Amino acid sequence: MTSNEIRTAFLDFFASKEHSIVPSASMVVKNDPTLMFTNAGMNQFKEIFLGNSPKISPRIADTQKCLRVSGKHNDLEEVGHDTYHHTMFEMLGNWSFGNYFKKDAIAWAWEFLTKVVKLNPEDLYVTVFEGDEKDNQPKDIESYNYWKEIISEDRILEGNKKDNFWEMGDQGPCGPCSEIHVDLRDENQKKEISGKDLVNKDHPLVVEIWNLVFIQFNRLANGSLEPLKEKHVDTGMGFERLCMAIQKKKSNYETDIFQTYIQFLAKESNKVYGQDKMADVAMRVCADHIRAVAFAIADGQLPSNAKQGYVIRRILRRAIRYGYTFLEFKEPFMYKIVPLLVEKMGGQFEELKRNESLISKVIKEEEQAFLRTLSNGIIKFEKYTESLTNKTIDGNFAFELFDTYGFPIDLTCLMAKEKELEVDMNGFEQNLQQQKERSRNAAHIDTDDWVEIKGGEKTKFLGYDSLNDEVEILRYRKIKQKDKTFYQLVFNQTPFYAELGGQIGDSGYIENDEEKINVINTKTENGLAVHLVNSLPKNVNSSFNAYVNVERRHKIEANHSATHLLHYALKEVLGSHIEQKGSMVDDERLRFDFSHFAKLTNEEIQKVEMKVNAMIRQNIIANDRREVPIDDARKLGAVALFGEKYGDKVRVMQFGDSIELCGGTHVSATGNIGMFKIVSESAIAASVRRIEAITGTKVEELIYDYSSMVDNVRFTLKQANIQQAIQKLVSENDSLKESIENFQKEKTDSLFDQLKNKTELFEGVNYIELNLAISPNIIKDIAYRFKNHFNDNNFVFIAGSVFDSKPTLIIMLSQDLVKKGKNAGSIVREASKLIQGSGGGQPFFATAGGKNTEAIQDAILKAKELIFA
RNA sequence: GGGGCGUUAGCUCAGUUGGCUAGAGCGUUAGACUGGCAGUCUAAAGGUCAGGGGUUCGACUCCCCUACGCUCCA
Repeated sequence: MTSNEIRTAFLDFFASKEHSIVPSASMVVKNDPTLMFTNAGMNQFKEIFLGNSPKISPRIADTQKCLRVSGKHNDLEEVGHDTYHHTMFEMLGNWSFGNYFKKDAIAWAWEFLTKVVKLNPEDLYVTVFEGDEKDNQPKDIESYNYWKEIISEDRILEGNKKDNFWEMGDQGPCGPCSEIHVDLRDENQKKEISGKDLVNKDHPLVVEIWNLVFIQFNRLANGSLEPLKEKHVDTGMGFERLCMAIQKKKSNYETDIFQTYIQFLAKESNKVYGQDKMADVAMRVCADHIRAVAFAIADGQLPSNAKQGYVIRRILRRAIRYGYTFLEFKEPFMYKIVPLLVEKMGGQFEELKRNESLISKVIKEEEQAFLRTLSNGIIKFEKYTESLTNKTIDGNFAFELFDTYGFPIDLTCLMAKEKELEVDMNGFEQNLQQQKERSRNAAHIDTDDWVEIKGGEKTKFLGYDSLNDEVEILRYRKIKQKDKTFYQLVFNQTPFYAELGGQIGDSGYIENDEEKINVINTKTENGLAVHLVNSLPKNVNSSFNAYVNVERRHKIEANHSATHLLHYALKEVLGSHIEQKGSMVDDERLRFDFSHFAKLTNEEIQKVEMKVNAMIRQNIIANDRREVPIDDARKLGAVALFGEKYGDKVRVMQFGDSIELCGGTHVSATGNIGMFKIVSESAIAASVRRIEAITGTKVEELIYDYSSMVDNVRFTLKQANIQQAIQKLVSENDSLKESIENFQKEKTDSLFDQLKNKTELFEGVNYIELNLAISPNIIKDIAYRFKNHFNDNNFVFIAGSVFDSKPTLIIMLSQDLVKKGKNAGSIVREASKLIQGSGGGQPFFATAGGKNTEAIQDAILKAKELIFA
């Protein structure tokens, strides 16, 4: 079976067991601060397990794109070196939400593996939870008994809490799990050691392929377990491993999933897979990473220098580095794999196909940028090693190269080895640990348990229609970050919009007869609207009147609706290839990122603005439909965002021809937007542009700013045609500058000539003295002319000046006098005491400034005295 | 979110505890050599040292702020 056939077999099997088949959720997680990427099949159902979202269906099956590169599951540095770690992988899963439990989950798993894809039952082992004293949990005897009916008892192993008790995080839903392991070794190896003894021993060919999790508890912050009302099943089967088992391969990388790319890389690099250890590692790294990066970009995450974008950048760079070092690719190469990937996986994952050219462009651009970084790092390294006196590269330098210039540490080690040098890895690690410590301290958040006040039904959002309402607190908790303490409140219903889909959360206040509490912000956490307040109400059981900051909300709505009109106008003006890549609206402005291949011309920007403003003037009434079946919405031609999750029923927001799926709040008619103006247009990545714009009163302010500026300029210039007047002023200014320069030069020339004639011989030395209220710069100029005039020999120049009501003393001595031990610096310091000043410089030229303007002539004489002393 | 680094001539970059009236290479322009081109030599032009504020007799250099870019950590 090919990988594509295996995937289909899985989904068909569970469809036949009355499961709804759903598409994979986006790999890039939005709206969950605790998670950057989908790292397990259950992520998209987390809200259901927590009870914050309604069930879509009691039985579901899917294949989920996952990425494990940060946080709890960090396998990145392993990938490539062995034959089974991956960054991106597919997780096949079947789910029960309060429906079937252990019995069916176990039976179906067995049926699929042994009957459908026909794995040999003799190669399979299963594990069940052995219990845990600390948690006061007994052995999972239930699962054991179900397994006993299917396989012989000597194939049922018991596992500890680490292997057989699954937890989502420190807190939340959890429960025992039962795993199925497969032994893929050769027959004679199996005879030597029983597969039974290798389960959970990190053997690359005796591996877990399916984890059946039975969610029945909720873990509280104090560590205790609380039984759930409804029990769930959450299973996950690594698709790549399953393919390895079915295709009877010794490594995931030998399956058709990866071989396509590996063979391509082998051909491009003129190498053969399986002949050179490090070249093989590099090929596996690249074959793995191209999938992670391409899928992330398809899901709307571009490489960048922060957060998720930075993780993607790091993965791509890791691939480039391995290709650069071990496959000798000195030019961009990763982007060339994209067409193969699209051909292989574009059928199941349509988003790949749609974004193919964007993915290629972005990857190529990143490759070029990183190759530049590498060559800069190599130059730094070479310079450093040239001046190196011993055989060890300092840990601080290695860290600087890594931290500041992005030069990978293992590349530093490799290059050091070539020069027979060592790297002080301890020093490097120390620096790295220090930095991690700093970052952790800055990001540390303490979260208390939720305190339940009233029954936990979901918050009803009233904010589409109402901006103040009566609310009650369902639960609250305390949050500590650095020195700040604040509280999160969850209400039974709320007029506050919680930050979601690029629209910022509402602020406002709640009050009752006793007190008034400000709501600073409203955020969405795991599908829950949480209101941030600085202090807890005295009586959390009473009800409150909640008031949204109306003026602010209206500004946000104007910006959000304007974003829809902008999206529509861009498609009209530039073409249908425009696709939203990100959006942000708050009360100040709106930001819209979209795919487009070129910088917008001024004409295009103006056209877009005019289009939007025309729609505003038409005062189109908002058509707001809240419970539209998703299929109907698609028929309307509503613009949906890829990577966003949509339920069965969606909200459709329509302003004339602009139709979008959207949960945000909007103006009731476009006229409320007032006016629209683009304030910036820029590139944020290859083929992705960003527009920032303002609406309503912000545009008004801008117009007033501009017009008053123009008025002021006109008033100052006293001219009607200010453009002409400014042009004239600029050219006049240029010629004036020139004549001043000439004048100064002439003045300097004549002054120099005068002084030349006044040169006297004092004790056999050419002595020039000057006391004149001119700029120190001119004096400096003259000093240097004397230096040339006397060929830097046998002269002394002393000048005093009171310029800008500040006294300055300047001394220049010829080189021969300096050699005799005269020092202008120390002399000027001594002499400037008379003008209550200080100064210094070099032995041949020094300056000093002071306060006492009266004594400047005394200071000159003092300097003379000191020089000839 | 927290750090580090960078921004100097059209381009690539030097600039040493603050003080040689801001330098190099490439490129540009002009002249010379050569029958012409390539080339070589000579010379010149070209800088608000990212922007703003501060410290100082004096700031490319030190401090603060802002912008942009790079980079690491979370």
